[in-house]
Amino acid sequence: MHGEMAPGQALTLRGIGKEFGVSMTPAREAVRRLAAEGALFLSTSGRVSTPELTNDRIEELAALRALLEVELASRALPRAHIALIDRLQSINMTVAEMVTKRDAVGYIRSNLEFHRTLYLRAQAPAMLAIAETVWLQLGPTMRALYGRLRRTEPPHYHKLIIAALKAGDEPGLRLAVRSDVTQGLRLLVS
Amino acid sequence: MHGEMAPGQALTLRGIGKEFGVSMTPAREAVRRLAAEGALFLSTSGRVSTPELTNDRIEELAALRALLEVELASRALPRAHIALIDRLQSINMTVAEMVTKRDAVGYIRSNLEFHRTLYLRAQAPAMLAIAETVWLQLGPTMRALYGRLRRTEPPHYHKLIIAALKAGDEPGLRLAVRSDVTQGLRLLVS
DNA sequence: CACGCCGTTTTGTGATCACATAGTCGGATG
DNA sequence: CATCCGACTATGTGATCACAAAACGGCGTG
Repeated sequence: MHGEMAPGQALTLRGIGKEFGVSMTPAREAVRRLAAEGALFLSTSGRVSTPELTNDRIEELAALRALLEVELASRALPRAHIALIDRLQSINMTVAEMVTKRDAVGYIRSNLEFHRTLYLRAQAPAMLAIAETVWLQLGPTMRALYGRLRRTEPPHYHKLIIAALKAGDEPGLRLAVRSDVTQGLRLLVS
Repeated sequence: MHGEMAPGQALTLRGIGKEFGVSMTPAREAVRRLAAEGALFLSTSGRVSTPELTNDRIEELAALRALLEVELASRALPRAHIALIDRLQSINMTVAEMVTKRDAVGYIRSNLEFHRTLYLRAQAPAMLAIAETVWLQLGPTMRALYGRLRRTEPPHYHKLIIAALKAGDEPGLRLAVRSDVTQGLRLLVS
């Protein structure tokens, strides 16, 4: 999810088991679960690797993010009090820090934490879970993107999101979230 | 997915294995995968059962269905030619037949086939996959609903969907799909 | 030098087992 | 008669193993 693995990276059950000090059995279960969520790709012969997404798939996942996260943000809006907004601003500082440090994994992690913190207020666990599986699918690919980007701007749309939350501006919030989610992934389609 | 199992029905790995003539290992993998998709519930002690959904969860899943399926239908619309519409009408006759036969499982199965046939045209596999995991989560609960219903009406909204497809009427299609998806599940919230 | 073939190694699959724990049923006690 | 306790059973977990198939590498051949 955080882009620690490159797209197409191969994994073996024995390797995973050794890495975490367990046998093949728990490694297999974890792999199957992640594959069920689309986070890992299982070849026809059972080989495991992170997925290499096509442009079509990336666009589709971006559309899904927009669809789900706009709804989540909208549901969170009436419950977003000042303590939450403060917390979002604090996380946003970490995001900006990661950008200046050119830390791709740290950037993705803190960026997703920003979104998750907001969406948790939506009281919609099933929806949030699905959004997270989408993040999971995009993880390796997002890393490949942000690693390529030379020029990295501070999280502009995050500020718009916070402003819309403060103002209780639902249309503005929806637009800001959609833009934030779509922006980065638009660059990804090469 | 088709409501063949009641909500809260318990399962055992050994029982599943025996039922399908395999050992515990493949049964475990299947269960873990379905649990990852939300189709099965794993208690803290690892016990397996179908989920018993709360009203809040049902409402959330209904909202998800509306969100996803409206989008899928909308994407399918420009590609919906006459052959597809014919096929939908044919499936719809099966749906009506199941209604008159009071066959809950057959109704759910053919109803979902109607939706899936339409959404396949959307060329959005990730979105369709997510919609299907939502169906999976609702399966046992839907059965409980349709089993309770005495008065069963023919699929009114399906006809609206077909009419909107024929007319190329996107707003009408979106409304019809949303209504169709929401209608049944509204009754479910007791 | 490139291509293909064959033997070796790696890897996933499914079965089985020992173990710990949770669930269950029965009996004893108040 | 209800409740609680204890033994027994059922169940999931993780490890290990044998096997088959796929991937890999080196060798020989054209």
